[in-house]
Amino acid sequence: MPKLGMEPIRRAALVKATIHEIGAVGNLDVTVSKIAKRAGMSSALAHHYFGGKDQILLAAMRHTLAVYAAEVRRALSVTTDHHERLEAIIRAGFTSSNFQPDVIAAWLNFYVLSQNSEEAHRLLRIYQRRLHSNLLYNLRPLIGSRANGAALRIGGLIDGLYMRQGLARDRGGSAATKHVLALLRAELRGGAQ
Amino acid sequence: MPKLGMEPIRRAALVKATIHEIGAVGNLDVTVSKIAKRAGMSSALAHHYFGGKDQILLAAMRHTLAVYAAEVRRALSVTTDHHERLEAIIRAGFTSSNFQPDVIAAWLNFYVLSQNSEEAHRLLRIYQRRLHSNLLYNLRPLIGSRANGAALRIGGLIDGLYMRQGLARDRGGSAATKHVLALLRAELRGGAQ
DNA sequence: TTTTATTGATTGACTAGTCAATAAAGAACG
DNA sequence: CGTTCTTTATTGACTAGTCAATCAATAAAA
Repeated sequence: MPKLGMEPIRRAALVKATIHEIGAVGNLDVTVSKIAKRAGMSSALAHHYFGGKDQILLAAMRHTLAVYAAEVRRALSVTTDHHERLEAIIRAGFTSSNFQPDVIAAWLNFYVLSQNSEEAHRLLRIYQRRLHSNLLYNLRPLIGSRANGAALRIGGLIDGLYMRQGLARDRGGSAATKHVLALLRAELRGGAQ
Repeated sequence: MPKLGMEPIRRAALVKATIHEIGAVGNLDVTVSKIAKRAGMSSALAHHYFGGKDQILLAAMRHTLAVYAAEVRRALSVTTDHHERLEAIIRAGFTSSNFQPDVIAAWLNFYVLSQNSEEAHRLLRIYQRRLHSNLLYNLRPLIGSRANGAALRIGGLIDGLYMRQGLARDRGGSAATKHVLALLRAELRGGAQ
């Protein structure tokens, strides 16, 4: 009973199921069949809409990045000065939508995927560049020429603590935010050089 | 023509080949056959010595961690005070033996493996705990109660920058050391509260 | 003759991707 | 309005390929 206009619904369901499946399995050896079953359809339909497994994974990655980007925009929208903006950027990475075990596991696996897939590599670079330039833009007025190094360190610490959270199976989370904010304070005080 | 005492030689060759193969393939979907071929033997022999693919991967992981641990020990052995020790620990992670593309790719994949394998998880925790306690032990005399947070941030930044290097395909490397040392300076100056 | 080293061949399981077939929703048409 | 045609949705069954693991067989050392 073909209800028309199913494509966007199916695609969204598959993307969501993919992230859950990666979280459940722990790596990218997820099967199209399992993803499709989790999304309530046959594997043939998944192939029909996405063409292949690679494209399903990339769609899941794009979605994850988009969720993160939206979170950052939302956090930035209520800020008024550079300092607030910096805190908002830092906090955005550790919100509940980005900090669930499934999502963290997916991120980690996207890093691995980027070693094989040119497109995944490109997407990850976009994320990193955007994070860097967001930080840089708001640090520059505060600490001038030291901004670039500071942005690199803050971005690196965000990634590092985020990844560590993927390893730690416990639920307790937001200590990470605290530590990146502490680094921000140190940088603003003239930490490096 | 069975020359006796081949076991340790074969095992070492397989471990080395595994790391190269992970670097070449980019993920843990390396096949036992390919690893064995790279190490100059049949896949049956690899199974004979290791029992299964999982154990080959774990052996490669143990080896990678052991190389890192040895590097740290070596660097620490020529230090005289806490500050030198801290610098040595930071530098050890970014030496050439740890900073080759194959090895970085392997580390990244071991993080993923640790989501499936209890043993991989255990090994990674040992690495992190040792890094943390090494840093903590040498920070405490210098900054007292702030040492724990500082150690977490420095460790997190090491991991973050190391992982980022896995993504960046260019060869240029040791900027990472510089940035972690800059964070160390900031922490010693009283960066975080 | 027992132990160690070694491999070619095979098995058994799994999986990405294809395809033909089914069915309903709308469009075109007289 | 009813009929035919096209498009969209959907799946079970199948293909072709891969790979981990096993095993029986070979051979040299002890």
